Amino acid sequence: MTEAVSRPTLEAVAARAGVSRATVSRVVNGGDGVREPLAERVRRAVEELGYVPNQAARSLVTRRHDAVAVVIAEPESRVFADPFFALQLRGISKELTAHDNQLVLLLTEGRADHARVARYLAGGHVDGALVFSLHLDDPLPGLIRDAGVRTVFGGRPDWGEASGTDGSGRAGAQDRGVVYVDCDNRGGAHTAVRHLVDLGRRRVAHITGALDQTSAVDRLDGYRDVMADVLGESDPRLVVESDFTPAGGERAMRELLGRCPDVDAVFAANDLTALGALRVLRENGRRVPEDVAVVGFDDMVPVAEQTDPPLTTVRQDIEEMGRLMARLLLRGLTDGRVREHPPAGAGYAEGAPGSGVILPTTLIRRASA
Amino acid sequence: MTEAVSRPTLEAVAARAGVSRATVSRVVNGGDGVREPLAERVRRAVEELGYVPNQAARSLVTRRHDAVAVVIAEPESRVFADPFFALQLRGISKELTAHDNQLVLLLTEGRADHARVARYLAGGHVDGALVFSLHLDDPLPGLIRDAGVRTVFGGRPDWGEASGTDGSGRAGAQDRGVVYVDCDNRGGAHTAVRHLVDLGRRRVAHITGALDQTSAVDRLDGYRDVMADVLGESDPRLVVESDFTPAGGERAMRELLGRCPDVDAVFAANDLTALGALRVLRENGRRVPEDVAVVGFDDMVPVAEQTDPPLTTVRQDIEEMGRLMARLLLRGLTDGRVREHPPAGAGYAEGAPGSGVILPTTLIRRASA
DNA sequence: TTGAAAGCGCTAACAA
DNA sequence: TTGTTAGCGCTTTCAA
Repeated sequence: MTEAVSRPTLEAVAARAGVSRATVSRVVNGGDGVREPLAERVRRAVEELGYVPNQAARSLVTRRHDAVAVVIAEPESRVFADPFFALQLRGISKELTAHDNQLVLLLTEGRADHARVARYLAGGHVDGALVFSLHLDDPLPGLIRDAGVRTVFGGRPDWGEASGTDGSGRAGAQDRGVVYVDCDNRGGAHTAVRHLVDLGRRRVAHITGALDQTSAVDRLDGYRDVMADVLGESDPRLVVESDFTPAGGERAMRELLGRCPDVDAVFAANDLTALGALRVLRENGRRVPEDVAVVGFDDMVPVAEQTDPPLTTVRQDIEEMGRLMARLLLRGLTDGRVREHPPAGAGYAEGAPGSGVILPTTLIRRASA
Repeated sequence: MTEAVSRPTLEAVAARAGVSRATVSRVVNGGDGVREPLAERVRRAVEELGYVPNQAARSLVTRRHDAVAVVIAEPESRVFADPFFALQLRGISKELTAHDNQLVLLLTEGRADHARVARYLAGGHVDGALVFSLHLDDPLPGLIRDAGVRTVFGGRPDWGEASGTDGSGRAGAQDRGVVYVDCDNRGGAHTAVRHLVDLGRRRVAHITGALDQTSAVDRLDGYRDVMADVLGESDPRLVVESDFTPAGGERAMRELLGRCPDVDAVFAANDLTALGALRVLRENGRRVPEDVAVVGFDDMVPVAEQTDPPLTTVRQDIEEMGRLMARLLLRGLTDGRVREHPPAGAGYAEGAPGSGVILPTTLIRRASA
């Protein structure tokens, strides 16, 4: 068996360049304070030997890993049925790459995996974590905070402040130092429903998302805002609970047609739901948008553009959300004076303790409303 | 500013338990050869202190990382337009998790990222890599092999042996030691087309995928196999090149209807393509399956079940492919006598040098054919 | 500006 | 069975 060729070390480079290890280290890490001719000699040696620093050795002393964990709780396979996370991942990846950080992906399938993830994060393998907390009762966010890892959440966690206007939520000691990125679910819903109302529709229904997710709750709130505004009070039968899936959308639409045959518009919690609703409307001979106008949410382009008719929907920039999450985390990592185990209650970054960043949404008009 | 609380070390645990570091290390790593009462004392100390091993220190000496890179080249955004990779990632994640390995995700956007990825892999940060090589001219696979990292490919790389029956391909020194997992693209296509022929169709067209990917080429080959078999020679006008997207499917279908108005069946390279084709057929008043039967490939359930009519398609178990890739890599890692820089030409695992694992496909009959 | 030397926390010979 | 000891490859004072 051929001898395993071991990678060149700092030592080897130093020997080749005729300098000390310290000097090589300096050059490799930016090269400040090394005279040019020497630095050049070192660089050549690095090149010739194909030297790549051993990250483990480096981490051992610096306590940095240049790696960030992305935690995606995936109790339902729905998560992967739409390209939502893929897009977000792409945004995250771009940003991390630009800052020479690696992306460690932690997918969880259920409770059993929570402990594993918590242990991993507590183990100090990564400099921080980006966490998608999908469900209101998810214990993961809590576990992660206890692990003392710098974290940015994707989507408003349920123990964050209440969405939008009212500040009544059970916000307390809990949400200090919590950072999250979300789109303006409530505002987007508001725009969508407002659009339907402006079209002259008065029997505007809402098919909700899974109400154990803040995004669904916030969209419902946005719907209610407008209905209360415009019509004084909204008919509760116009709201049907669903789950963000096409099948759920179908079911809800059927129920809706049964309950309120006079419905003249539907705001669906997302595009997939709208897809199901459109199908049922067609089955029942309702024309879209003439008889019933439909608006979705997300602007999953491959879906929204392909429906019949093409879907009017609320666009959110998913990739940008990912990017932003990464940027916030990285910034926090750099700013932080104390890198690990931040003292309880320590703010995230000056000026933004416990803050959420909300990205805007835009209405994309196509043919369905 | 509160003092940063540093994590307890082996040393601390040893002190607390009143034993040596070596003993603690033994217990932490399986506990062989430590008498029970002592081991118990150590375990309690670990528990009390909340000790978690420092992976960097461990890697430094063991040269293992318990981490695997997943490289996804993503020159086109199409990659994320369907849930293909998400599913594969899930399978990979499950398998890695089961073996206590972490998943480091490397997404590449183009040439610029190749060097970065190659450097990372060569840097010995991970024990192995799972690589999705999408395009025939992709330099990445070559770079990765040069990096001397144990690798399993997802999808047959173009320098692997030719698919299926004929062995004429330009296989050479290149493909020694190459391991990949793929589904039986050629066989699946064969089944699909055979099914159409058995239905009595004779003017069976094929809308190809992007022909710079082996999967598209193999499916085309499968189509040709049957056509040659059944009809002696196939009409080349029945083959239209496309790109795996719905829009591409539409375009291709239009061209096809123009060229061969008598077409009575279509085998689309994937479900998304079939989706586009169905739409154009409907626009043109062709009934499916009465006038034109349609078969897809992939069985992306959310797509195939929602088409009108529901799509008959060739199913491949995408998640299982991911699982299998991970399993093969992990096995190779364990078997390998030489962990890093395997000598050039060294087989992967005994009995499977340069081998590909092909997963079976099944025809899922729905209404479209 | 450069080098010498002391670890970072852990594993793995080797001794006892 | 347990402990002692020598590094793994790197960064970082501290002296020169």
